[in-house]
Amino acid sequence: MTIGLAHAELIAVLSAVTGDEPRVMTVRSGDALPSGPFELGHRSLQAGLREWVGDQTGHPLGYLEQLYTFADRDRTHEDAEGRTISISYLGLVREQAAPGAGKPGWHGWYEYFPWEDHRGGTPEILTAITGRLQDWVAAEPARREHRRRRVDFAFGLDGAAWNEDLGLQRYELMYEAGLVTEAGCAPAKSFGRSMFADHRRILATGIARLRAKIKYRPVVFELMPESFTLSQLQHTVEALAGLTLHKPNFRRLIDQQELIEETGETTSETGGRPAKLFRYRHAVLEERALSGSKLPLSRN
Amino acid sequence: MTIGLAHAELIAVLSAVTGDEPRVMTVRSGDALPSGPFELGHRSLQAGLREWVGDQTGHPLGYLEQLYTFADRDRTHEDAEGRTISISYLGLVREQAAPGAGKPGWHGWYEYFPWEDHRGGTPEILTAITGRLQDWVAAEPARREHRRRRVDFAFGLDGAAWNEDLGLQRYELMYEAGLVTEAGCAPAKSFGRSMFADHRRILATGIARLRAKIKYRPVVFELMPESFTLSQLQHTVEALAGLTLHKPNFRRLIDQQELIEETGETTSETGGRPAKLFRYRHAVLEERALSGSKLPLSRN
DNA sequence: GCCGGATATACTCACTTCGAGTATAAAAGG
DNA sequence: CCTTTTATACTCGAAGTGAGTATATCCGGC
Repeated sequence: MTIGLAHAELIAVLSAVTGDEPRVMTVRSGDALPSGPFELGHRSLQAGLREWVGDQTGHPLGYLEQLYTFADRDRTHEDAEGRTISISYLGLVREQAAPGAGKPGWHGWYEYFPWEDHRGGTPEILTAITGRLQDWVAAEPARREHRRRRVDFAFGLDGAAWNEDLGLQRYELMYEAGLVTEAGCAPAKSFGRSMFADHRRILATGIARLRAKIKYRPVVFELMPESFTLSQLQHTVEALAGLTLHKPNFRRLIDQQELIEETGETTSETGGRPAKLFRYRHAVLEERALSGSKLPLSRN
Repeated sequence: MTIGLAHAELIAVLSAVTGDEPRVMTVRSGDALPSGPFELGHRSLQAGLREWVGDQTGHPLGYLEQLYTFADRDRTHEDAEGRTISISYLGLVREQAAPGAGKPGWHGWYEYFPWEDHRGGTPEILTAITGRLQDWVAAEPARREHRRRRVDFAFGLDGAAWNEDLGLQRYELMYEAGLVTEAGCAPAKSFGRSMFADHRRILATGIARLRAKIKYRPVVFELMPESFTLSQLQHTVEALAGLTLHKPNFRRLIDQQELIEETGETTSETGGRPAKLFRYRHAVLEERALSGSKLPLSRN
């Protein structure tokens, strides 16, 4: 009897922000997320992943959070002994790691999701995507209304505002509509760089989770160097959210939370007036909820 | 080679609200959460759980969401073949199910977490708990500051406000401090009814997740009958949050969201002036995020 | 040495949200 | 008929939030 027996696999979405660009650690030249079997020797899932990441990259893993567990039958690596259960994690590292034993590479988020970066205004690729989605909406009269509402909501059409947190819903809609190669779409007609199996979907899950999390928990600081300027902090948040923020309001928000303190030093590497350097106040609790912490959006 | 091989188990936190009291489905006379092996024949994890719940209770499962996956070595059911991976789910059912094949029973949340119900004001048991926690804080001088901050934050002490979402953090602190029998505490000195293995921790995870979720997604309606009064809706939310809400503001909030519509009928079963009956507008998207949807709290 | 460009920092204002309080309407029961 | 009870409706002020404007300090060029 092999009832309930299965292979256990860990998949990691490891992110860093370098040069105002959010990146993810990949293997196979950017075609897959790093993954490995969950071995018996590990103390727990988290410990197993931390150990494994430490071997792959020299850098320690700061924040680590479980994302989701998949076990659909159509997943790969299935064999006679059972099926594979994949447990995915989101991890944040402070800077781009040097290539380790497994030669991991770092690739920008928006290679895989070019429609998610709205820092330079609405990306042109979105018009092509929403056009193709309109065809999909119209294709099946019975579900048309439902599909229309889902598309409008996820992509901020018909009066709805663009919501950066809905990256997963957007990818899933595009998958359903057959706009990505993972869904069998021809490469010429697809959008964004694809990945092995469902790895791009897992990456979308991680991005969406992180975008939601930075609004109510101080996880951004896991991606920042020891000391930083307020502009650097803002650019990091903007890179993650794929949006530009209103500078005075961003500073007011950071002030109110009392999450950072001045180091006393300044840097003039930024071009204009020297900027004060700040550091994260490690005294504040990790668990601390940020009250009223929506992102100070700007409409431009 | 058995690397990566493990037993897969599903654990469910199934909740309903009956008579203004939140309940959870249990087995073993309330000592454990329902669980079962993940069988090969299941299409996916969700499908496996839905099928299994359908067999146990006659009622269909409305909302279903993954909670967390555990695989710590100190978990039970370990044997030579591998270790157990437990995937926990949160499910909402519309009303208390009749006993099925497995004779499941329903027990009130606050049997297990009596300190979490603040509808009748701050429960007296909390003073005993925080007193014992102060001892634990003082016990180890080196970690005193850190522990003090964690306790103050989780339990709303020293100026901090009580936050109903922090139920899991509160239980984990009590576990660390040895105030629950699961941590080896003597029953006479422990708080709340205990459960098998780590099931009470999983229940705390489910409660915390649901309390957080009702603020930004319309999941409450999964627990309501087809038509209901505004007071019934409010009492259900209050039961889940363990808090009393400000009636006029609650109604204003519901109005703004446009989630419900009048059925045109009224009921006079409530005692005083007849109340209008409402129904949930199924037209609105499940995915719809409620903008600015904090709970209208009242201080009394 | 002065000036303009660039970046950093600081202040103000109007609109909305949200907690809280008060007032009116409609039933049941003595 | 009046009281009790519950439902429904309106008002007010403090705080939060989006948006715009003003001042400070450095660099480089002329």
